[in-house]
Amino acid sequence: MPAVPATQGRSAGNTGARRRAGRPSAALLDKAGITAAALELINRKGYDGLTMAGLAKELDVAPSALYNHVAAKRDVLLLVEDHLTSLVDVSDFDSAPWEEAVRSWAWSYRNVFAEHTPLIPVIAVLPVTDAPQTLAMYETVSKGFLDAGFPQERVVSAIVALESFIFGSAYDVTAPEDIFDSGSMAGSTPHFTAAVRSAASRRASARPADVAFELGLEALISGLGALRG
Amino acid sequence: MPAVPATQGRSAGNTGARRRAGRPSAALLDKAGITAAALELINRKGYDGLTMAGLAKELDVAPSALYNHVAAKRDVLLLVEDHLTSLVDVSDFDSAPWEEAVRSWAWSYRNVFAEHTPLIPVIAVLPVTDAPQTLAMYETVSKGFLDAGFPQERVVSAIVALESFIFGSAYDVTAPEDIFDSGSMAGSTPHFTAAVRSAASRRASARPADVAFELGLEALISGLGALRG
DNA sequence: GCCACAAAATGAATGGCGTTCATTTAGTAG
DNA sequence: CTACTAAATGAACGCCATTCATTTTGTGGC
Repeated sequence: MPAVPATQGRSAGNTGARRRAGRPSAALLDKAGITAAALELINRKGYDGLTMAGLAKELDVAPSALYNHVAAKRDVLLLVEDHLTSLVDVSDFDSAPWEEAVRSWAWSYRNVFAEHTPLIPVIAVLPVTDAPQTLAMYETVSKGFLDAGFPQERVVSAIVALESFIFGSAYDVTAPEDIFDSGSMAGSTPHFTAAVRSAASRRASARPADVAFELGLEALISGLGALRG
Repeated sequence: MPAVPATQGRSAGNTGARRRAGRPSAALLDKAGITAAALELINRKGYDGLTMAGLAKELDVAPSALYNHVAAKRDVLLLVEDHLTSLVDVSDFDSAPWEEAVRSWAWSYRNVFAEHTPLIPVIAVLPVTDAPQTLAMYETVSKGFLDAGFPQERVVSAIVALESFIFGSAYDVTAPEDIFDSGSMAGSTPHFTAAVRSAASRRASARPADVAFELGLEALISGLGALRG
């Protein structure tokens, strides 16, 4: 990781003068810089705004220069994913009881990726070899499960089940509020419509996605906890 | 739904003669035909192969003709989504006990969308008004929960929690077998690596994704079942 | 029965996207 | 010094979703 400023581009003292072709004395790009610029771009313009051309402009570089460091756009998403995973809070696995540790890990994990749902299809198919931070998270969580008395051969399945719930719930956070408005069809769906209405009346403070997440998470924690020896 | 053959295109007696411009006597396109052709294309070439141009060719029509029936490609995905939802098995909600009904519904739901994960981001944000079959599924499931004694204001949250788990698990089905191979990093992740290995040794018959799904689903069923009055 | 208008098709055009490739320049190993 | 590799530019490619002008056909109101 060379000492390259994390955020480059027009903000850094950038004269309008074009760089001439050819390898520069000091490298302009590296993976850390690309990751930081991608995150900056995502925060400012969302995932639709994350284009290779846009990323190149952010880094004040020609688009094709990026391909000296990543093989494809997917690799950029992978860099971002791995960085975000390092933000997930696993600290309670060292100090707190298993239930508590799973709870804070799961909430943190969901909250991080709720803002980055376009990464979920990438994560789900991503070999952990390619993502060191992600692998580190799995190691910490696995150790927490083993220490809590889980049989070794069930640990991975239990984590995968929790992760599946977390990813699905991250999508749920992004859903519009009126997603369950049955509109003109309300007459033909009386039970569902009534259920939606009665749920709405008690949710003055909490977001519906949070209520559902808590409900499912607690069910999973108590159900999976029964596996411990 | 006019009596248009569900699968059109080159298969139907199609002379190479170009159609001349202008509105034809009988409409060539309708939503049912577009849906069927999209599904055919997806089955043959996957979601990457589902392009507006490809869909038009499948229907033996110019690409721009599609825009007389859908406003954007997203609408095509929506048509496909709603059709697939009608394939989900909700029949046990009429006849079987709640646990059994949820079990068969969830497995069916996951299996249908495991083959169609690119639709999941669409579903998650989709207002139910735009998808009548999806709404019908919610009605049946809601009624099943109410009949089983769930308090009305908890029904939607419970369904959302299950759905989140189902969607996440659908992604998991598509993951490569060696996704958890820690490779050269195995030395620094002993607990995780051991857990992966011991899980692998017992999975001769069942797919890992199925084991995790069953584990999580049973935990959710017993955890959520406790809410019943 | 005409006439205006809506509906459904074609075909050409557009702008943006990820990616590739030839080329140039700079550092480095033998 | 001399290959070779690494890292940049800039031009080009092919694909994609979408739009628009145009043509033709059906239809509802006078």
